Amino acid sequence: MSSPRERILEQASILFHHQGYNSTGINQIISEANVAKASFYQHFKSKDDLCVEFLNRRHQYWFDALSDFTSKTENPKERILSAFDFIIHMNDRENFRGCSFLNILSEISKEQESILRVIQSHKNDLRVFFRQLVNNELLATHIYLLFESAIIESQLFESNEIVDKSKSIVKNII
Amino acid sequence: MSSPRERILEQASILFHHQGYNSTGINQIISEANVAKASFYQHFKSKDDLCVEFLNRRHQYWFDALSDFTSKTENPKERILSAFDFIIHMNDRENFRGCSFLNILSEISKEQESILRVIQSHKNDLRVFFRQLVNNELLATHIYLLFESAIIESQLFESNEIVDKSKSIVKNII
DNA sequence: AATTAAATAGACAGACTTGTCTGTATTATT
DNA sequence: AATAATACAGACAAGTCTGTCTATTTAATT
Repeated sequence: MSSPRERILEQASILFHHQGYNSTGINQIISEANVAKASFYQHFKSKDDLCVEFLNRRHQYWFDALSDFTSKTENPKERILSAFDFIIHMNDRENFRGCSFLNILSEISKEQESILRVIQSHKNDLRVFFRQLVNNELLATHIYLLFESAIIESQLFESNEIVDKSKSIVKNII
Repeated sequence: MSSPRERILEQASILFHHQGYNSTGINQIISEANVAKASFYQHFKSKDDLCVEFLNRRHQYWFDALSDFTSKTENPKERILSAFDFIIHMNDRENFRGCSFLNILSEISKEQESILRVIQSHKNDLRVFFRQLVNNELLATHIYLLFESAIIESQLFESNEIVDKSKSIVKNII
């Protein structure tokens, strides 16, 4: 069995992503991770601290998965379009739970700056991802915005229909 | 002074919008609305029930404000562009708190269906709003998606820069 | 084998949550 | 003026929350 710290992060990933941040308590996390509470506070100084760590991990995991998924083709335009297939892929895997970063954004207050910064930097990286594929500032932003709303709208309506629509819109503008 | 029910809804609007749904308790609402707890439960059978009522009100308020704001011009294309100015207007008024509907979407679970339905129907209406202005299904969706992400990204970065960018993107596609 | 480090269980504090309840006071209607 | 409806204050239940603490056990290192 993996280390307590690892088990905490694993369970937090599952629970934060499926139930939301505020609706998931430390007690549930440690109980399902089979870790004592004192051990939890040995590794994380607060719940917000765990949240930051979770988001950092999620960032790594998500970008690795995106890179993997989109690098099946060499053509930059094909890669952009496959990024939208990646949304569908993730929706299937995660039951339309949307973007962890945007979900948590809606839950935090202005005081939780350290969490906000991780979210901002994640989205910045996503924007850079598209910019590297189109080499045109405004077009990259355009695609980025459509990508973002494709995630959210598919979460809202629990359907990939809008992702396909976004994809064909993008096909027309690149 | 207005009725207890009215005062509850007023305070709930302010608090849900500024602190989020899960972070706002019944006790705070009734305390700031100067209403007894028994009175609260005479008008609303649960917190979720209040949430539905709040969203219905917000829907009305928000659409009235949008209609008002965009109807200063007759030209449909001008109206679409002014809808993006409306985002800036609301961001200024509400300190980049984003969309109440999408914020609450991130906070609820799959069980809270009545809340989800109100959110879905609000967004459907927004889509119809654009479709009435462009009379082209795919283009309307395109604008709708850019509008949605303009709200979210300006919330995330607490800046209207991305709204202006969205606006110029829309200018080029209509 | 002895020492140090890490993990355990779980009690506890203090504050919060939603929702129910009792009893009283105010207001509106007949 | 008497009745009925509404609102009031606030205790209470039963649970949640984060975070601290003690005391014990397991594991790793010297």
